[in-house]
Amino acid sequence: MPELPEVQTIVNDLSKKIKGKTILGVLYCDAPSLIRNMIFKDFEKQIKGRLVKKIERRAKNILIYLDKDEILAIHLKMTGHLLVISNSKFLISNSGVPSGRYLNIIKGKWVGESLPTELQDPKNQFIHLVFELSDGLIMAYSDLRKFGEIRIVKRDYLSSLESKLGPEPLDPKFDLSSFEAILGRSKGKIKAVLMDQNRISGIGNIYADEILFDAGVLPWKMVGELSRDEIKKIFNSVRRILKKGVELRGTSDSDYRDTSGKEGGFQKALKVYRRTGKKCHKCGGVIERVKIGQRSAHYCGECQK
DNA sequence: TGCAGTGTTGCTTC
DNA sequence: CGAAGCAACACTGC
Repeated sequence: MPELPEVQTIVNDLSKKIKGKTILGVLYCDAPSLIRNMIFKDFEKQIKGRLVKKIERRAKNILIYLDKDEILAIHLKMTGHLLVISNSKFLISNSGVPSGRYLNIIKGKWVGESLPTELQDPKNQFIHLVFELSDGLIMAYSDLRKFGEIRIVKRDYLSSLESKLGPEPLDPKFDLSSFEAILGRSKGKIKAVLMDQNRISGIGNIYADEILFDAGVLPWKMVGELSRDEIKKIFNSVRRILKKGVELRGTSDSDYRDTSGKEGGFQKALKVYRRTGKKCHKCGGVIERVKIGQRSAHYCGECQK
């Protein structure tokens, strides 16, 4: 899923919805192995009663700052997303016996009466962890493939993250010359470099393809072969496409949903990603697909050189 | 029916 | 050092 624009959308929404709330505890969990740095029992104990102070994004990580200088760090990997919904009309029960207006979870699926439309969306039916928050809210984690990673960490975790991550492409301090410097010490295919979190953070398969189409550069072009003009075009496209991704609230080509369970808008704006065999919107040619590394790369052979 | 393909990342191997 | 393969997991679509 979730690349920079999706994670940013989630973080923005969480800031509005859960900042200042208290995590009262865990209501449901059918995949305790999602908690990566302690056993689930300890996680349950430690998360109880914690205040949410602020929420930030670093690369594709969601950082929920708690009291006592600790952080609930969540990585959504391929198919994870967070849902924040009102608990005022629904009570959670995993007994499987609806009574009144209960919101039950059976094998990760919401069941019960009068489910809100968003929760009927099959992509929101992979619930593996549910928190009860203060002020009548619940926060649920949905993740079809269960690749996601959840931890309670101290500040030193951030510095170890930091040492593994390249700059934020939407940071105003990230300018053309810092991009040139990164490319200067990189080898290999431009698409692989754009997706390498050590060099630039936040770009994944969807946005890498869209950025390179926007810049008019073929994905397998070697970094050393790029002209100054091409580098400038790629730099501008990185910022333009990621900004547009955030504005449109991310890409729901597949599993991604926002914290209300709703789709983003960028899938309607995709020019090449997963459009193999379809017409290029720009030149009418056919979008093609090749493998770069282990991943699919989509491109237009006419518009990209 | 079966298998290739799917938005991520880190580890292993060559 | 870098590139490639693979594993974690579960579902969709050809």
